[in-house]
Amino acid sequence: MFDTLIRKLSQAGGLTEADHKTLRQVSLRSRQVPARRDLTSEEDRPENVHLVLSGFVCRYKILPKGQRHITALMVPGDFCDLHVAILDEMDHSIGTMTSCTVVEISRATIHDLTANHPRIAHALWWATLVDEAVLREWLVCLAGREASKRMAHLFCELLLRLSVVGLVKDDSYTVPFTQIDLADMLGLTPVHVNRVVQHLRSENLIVLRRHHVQIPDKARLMTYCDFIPNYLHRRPRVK
Amino acid sequence: MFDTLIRKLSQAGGLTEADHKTLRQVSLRSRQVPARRDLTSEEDRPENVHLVLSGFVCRYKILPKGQRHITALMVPGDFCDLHVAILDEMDHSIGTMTSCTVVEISRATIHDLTANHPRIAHALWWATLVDEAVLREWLVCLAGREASKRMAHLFCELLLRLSVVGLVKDDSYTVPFTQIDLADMLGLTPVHVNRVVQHLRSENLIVLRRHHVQIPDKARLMTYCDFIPNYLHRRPRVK
DNA sequence: CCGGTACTCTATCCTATGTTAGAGTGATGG
DNA sequence: CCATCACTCTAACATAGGATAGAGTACCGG
Repeated sequence: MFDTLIRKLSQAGGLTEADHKTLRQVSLRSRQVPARRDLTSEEDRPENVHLVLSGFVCRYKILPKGQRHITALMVPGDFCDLHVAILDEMDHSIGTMTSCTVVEISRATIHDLTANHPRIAHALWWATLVDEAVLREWLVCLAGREASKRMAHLFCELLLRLSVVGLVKDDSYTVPFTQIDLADMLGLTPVHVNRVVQHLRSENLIVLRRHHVQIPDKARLMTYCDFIPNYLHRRPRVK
Repeated sequence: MFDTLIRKLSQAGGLTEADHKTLRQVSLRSRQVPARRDLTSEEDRPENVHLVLSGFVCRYKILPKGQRHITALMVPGDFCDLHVAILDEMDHSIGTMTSCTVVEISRATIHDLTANHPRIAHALWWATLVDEAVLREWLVCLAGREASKRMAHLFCELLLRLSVVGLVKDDSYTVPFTQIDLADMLGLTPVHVNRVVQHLRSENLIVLRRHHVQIPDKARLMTYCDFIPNYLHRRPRVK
């Protein structure tokens, strides 16, 4: 499944066969990382960029009071920290949520890719911008939607993002989150997350049990939370 | 003051004299835009990227219920929408808050810059990543801080960002926001924004009157809202 | 100088979400 | 098989912030 990366970057359009080869080259050396471990932490100056091949990774910040906030989720095919190649210092940490397979790519390699492979450079650029678009949507969600729609929105987003990499079957998929993780993503307390989960269950909008998400009626769920997928910038399948 | 751009991009490090020349070339044709006008709107496929030379611009989304949320603020020296050069479709709008001077740069020019001027490409890359870092901080703020700290944090951020482009004098600066704008940025109601403004005033943390912000004690304000400026990725002045 | 418009401010009441605390439940390892 | 641990769920109470509605104030154009 090393082609996860290629499948993803192809969405940016216009990669050649040669580019594919280069990317395969780059993602040869993968490595297993256990769950709940930091890949890089704040104020590090790490030397490698990470790419997720399997598992879930999150980007988070710890506030002074010790409160953790998760600002992004990385699923297979996503880069964790392209920043590292450009900015000097991390302003947040990145940790695995599950046991993961990741590829480590050195800054040097990224610089080489961007300097000598214009199509790949473009695709990487594209990937960052999509990440930013997602971040923006999360911001809007937090600012303007009530808790239960926020959660519904998150599960809609994951449905689409995971299906791109083949991790959705029959509108259901597996996530590693505890309710505490959800709280840290949605800016809620665990207690309230629980209330919301109950509520969505009772409305039969989402069935969440033991790390497994089942969506009985996709369309209804999307309507419920005004989910508009344009921000994910998915491309039409073919092409 | 066309050098605003150069001053800003220089922070990414390593621009040569030739790069400066190229940038000056690019930002020659500027244009005046009145206040409260969209530069690009959602679902457009605009042909130009905008760079702010003077004035305030914001990036915003309108939720289905008509509620506006501002996800970013662009001040002189900032790009509004580098996305446009890469992504196909806007997922949000960009509008002026004041009358502004902007430079329009075509997609083609951006592509040329990134293909043929590696240091500039790097600097543009850098600028986007800083924007993303700011967005992330806004997210954390919304999720984890109470209203008054959120507002304090915003004014701390502006203090630093505006001082980079020489718009701060004696810890005070001018912003064009109404309390309604603030509400749209902070995810609050205008009524509550007013309460918070009163409160910060009464604590002598921020004096906000008629679009003018005065910060009596910078250090105290930063402590108050746990402001940690690392996310702005400012570089040491010289170099 | 007047009227309109847009913004600020106040007051009252209401609700979503936070807080604390503790009781269920299910997996895991020795 | 038991003890432990981590997670889920409940309940009672507290509060930050929302909603509505209207009065005060400043600015702007004619």
